[in-house]
Amino acid sequence: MPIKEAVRPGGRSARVQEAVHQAVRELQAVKSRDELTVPQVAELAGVTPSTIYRRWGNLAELVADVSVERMRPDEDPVDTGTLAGDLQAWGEQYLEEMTSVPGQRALNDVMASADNGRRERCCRYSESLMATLRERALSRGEAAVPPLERLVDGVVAPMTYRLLYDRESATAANLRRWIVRALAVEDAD
Amino acid sequence: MPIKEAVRPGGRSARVQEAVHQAVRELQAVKSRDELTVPQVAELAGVTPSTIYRRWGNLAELVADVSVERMRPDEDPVDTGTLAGDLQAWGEQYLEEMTSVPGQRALNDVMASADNGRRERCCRYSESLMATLRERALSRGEAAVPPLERLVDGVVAPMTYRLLYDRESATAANLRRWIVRALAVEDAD
DNA sequence: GCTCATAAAGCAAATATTTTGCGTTTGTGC
DNA sequence: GCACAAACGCAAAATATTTGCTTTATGAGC
Repeated sequence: MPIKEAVRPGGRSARVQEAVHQAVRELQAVKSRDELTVPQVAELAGVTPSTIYRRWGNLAELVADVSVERMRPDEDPVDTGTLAGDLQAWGEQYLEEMTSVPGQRALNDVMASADNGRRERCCRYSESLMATLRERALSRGEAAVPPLERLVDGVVAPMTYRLLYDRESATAANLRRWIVRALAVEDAD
Repeated sequence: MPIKEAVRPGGRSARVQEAVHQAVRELQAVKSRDELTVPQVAELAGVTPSTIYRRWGNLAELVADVSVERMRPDEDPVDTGTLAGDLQAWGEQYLEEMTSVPGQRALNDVMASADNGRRERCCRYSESLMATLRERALSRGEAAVPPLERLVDGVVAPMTYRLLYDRESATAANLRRWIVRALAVEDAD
């Protein structure tokens, strides 16, 4: 049984959704963001524009929807044997993904959505990933595993901040510093 | 000599820009984001829609432009006598501003801009503010003033992350923790 | 399996918007 | 002052969006 969305899992509805998403992905590969239009997507997907407008509201929400999908982690994070290593491995891959041209566009599209539920969903991906790595470290018996919150504030937040505002500094070297610092701090408050 | 933008500082151009910005602000106070339209703004500002389209491209860029202005710090940060105090005071005010309804909208509008120069400009405000507070602390002779980069990663980044993705946790209490941690860490890398 | 109720899609006309070409106004540099 | 070019106004044309109504297909109850 495939993973389903909340739109009447059944038949036509799901088919339309898939066709529209697919059409967006194909067009995005060829056209820049502001050449993309709803009527174009509709034609390629073989649906009427009004279908798209009624379901997604406008182009911004549609592309945001597609981009959130794109950002969902598809594979389990690699196990390097240490929390620091896992964080670095995941982070480097994430940075590479998000500094790429399509990655940057996906990020922009998600941020442009008026529905902040979408943005939240997207950041939950990173947070639950942190939780996974943390559990893994605990079950290995690693010492000094920081609380989840510290991983989020110490690693995910700076990374995200750089990706959004200043991607020149979204580098693997900086990532290493964030990790070291997050794992080094012993106590506070 | 007032601060000028890069649009032919002179007369008409500047007047039009001001009229349009003003019209956007007035309409935003009354209408929700997706009731706002370019023709409406144009009428209230007393200009033709084509003027707006040619100058800003579309509504998203226009409202982003207005919002960046709105986010420019207008007054000097208060001096509390310590770096920690200054950070807390500034941060609390910033959080309050940005969790308010108009603040959230401004944030969204800026993030929705396709021009990431705009986003960058907006984050430079915070960074240069950090630099100011840091200089102030140094000239007071405070011990253990962390490098600018650590203030950005340790305080601004988590705050921004929370504001964007999970504003429930954008609180003064968390802010305090970020500050304590940023100032406490002695070394890394 | 069959029927019914209903959510979602199609279609097309009505609106609203965005784009564009061209003439006019208005700062800016000489 | 004068000439040049940038920015604006206007209006027609091209697009995109909304909306009312019809048709189709799914899921529930029998």
